[in-house]
Amino acid sequence: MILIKDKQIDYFVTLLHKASLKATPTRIAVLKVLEKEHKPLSIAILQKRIGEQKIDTATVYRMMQSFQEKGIVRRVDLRHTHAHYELATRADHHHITCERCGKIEDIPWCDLAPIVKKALCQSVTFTQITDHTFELFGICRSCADEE
Amino acid sequence: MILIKDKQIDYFVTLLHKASLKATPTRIAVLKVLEKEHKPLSIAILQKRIGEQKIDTATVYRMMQSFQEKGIVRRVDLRHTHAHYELATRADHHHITCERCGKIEDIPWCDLAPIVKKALCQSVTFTQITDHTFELFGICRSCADEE
DNA sequence: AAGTAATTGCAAAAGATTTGCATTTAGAGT
DNA sequence: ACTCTAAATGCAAATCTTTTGCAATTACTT
Ligand SMILES: [Mn+2]
Ligand SMILES: [Mn+2]
Ligand SMILES: [Zn+2]
Ligand SMILES: [Zn+2]
Repeated sequence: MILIKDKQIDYFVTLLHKASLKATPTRIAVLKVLEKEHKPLSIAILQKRIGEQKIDTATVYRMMQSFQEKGIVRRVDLRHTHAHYELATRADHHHITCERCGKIEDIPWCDLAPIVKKALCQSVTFTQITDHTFELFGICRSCADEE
Repeated sequence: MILIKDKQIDYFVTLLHKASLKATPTRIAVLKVLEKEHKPLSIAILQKRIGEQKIDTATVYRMMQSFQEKGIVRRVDLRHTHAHYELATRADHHHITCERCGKIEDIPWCDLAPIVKKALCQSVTFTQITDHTFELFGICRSCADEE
């Protein structure tokens, strides 16, 4: 039997090890989904997308927790009543979400550095800024056409 | 007995009527708290701050819902497991939140218009952008000193 | 002053997240 | 390859957050 190496899996294993996390099948499966879907996913959707090897909800929550601490995922708030997560391995980027249908489009860049810097300079209380969120909301073409 | 008119209450009554909402004591009380605290509040805190005339949780949720639709409040996501709300009567502005202690500082301006415009221009799917969120996270001075 | 739709409170349901504990397992060390 | 251990998982229960149905109340129109 020939063992075929999977480039993607190798990458994830390394990613996890660098973060001093064990490379479990569960984690690899979750990372695959996040990579493939390429947009912020809720815990529930994440779980559904994995299919086969059912993963317990508590496990997914704990995973997102530790992934977040290690900088592997990023939490995204889309004004739903639950959090969404996406891979943080991609460069800093943002999204536009449709207020009607929930469609998400990528904004593949981030021009916020100067603004973040300005905010930090003016701040009395803060000595460092570690992170930022920036989300746009609007109406997508197909929802606009419906009216 | 002399009736003394309260400027602030008058203002809130007008605000509500303009939005075709009834000016109830409950709503006035909530608006007063939001005005006074001057920062994004969770439903639970909002309820506590009102003190005296206990307001039911469902009522507060429904209120935030309609206030949001009418543009009276704005929802703010601070990566807690619940939403925060603040008055939308203030000009567009943003916040820095301490990741350790949760302290919130105001950024009393918004320079994002050009970036929002650029995003809309480049977008394939969206014809209009109605709203945006921008939140900074960092470590505040006192939390930094503790280490 | 009366009439009505909007608002509220209460109780229950639904949804989201966290926790405790027993069991399993990845990976370090041999 | 085998052993050992801390880390990770599943399951059940607890907790926290948000929504809903319904009956009673109330702000405002006429
Ligand atoms: Mn969602
Ligand atoms: Mn909070
Ligand atoms: Zn950015
Ligand atoms: Zn802004």
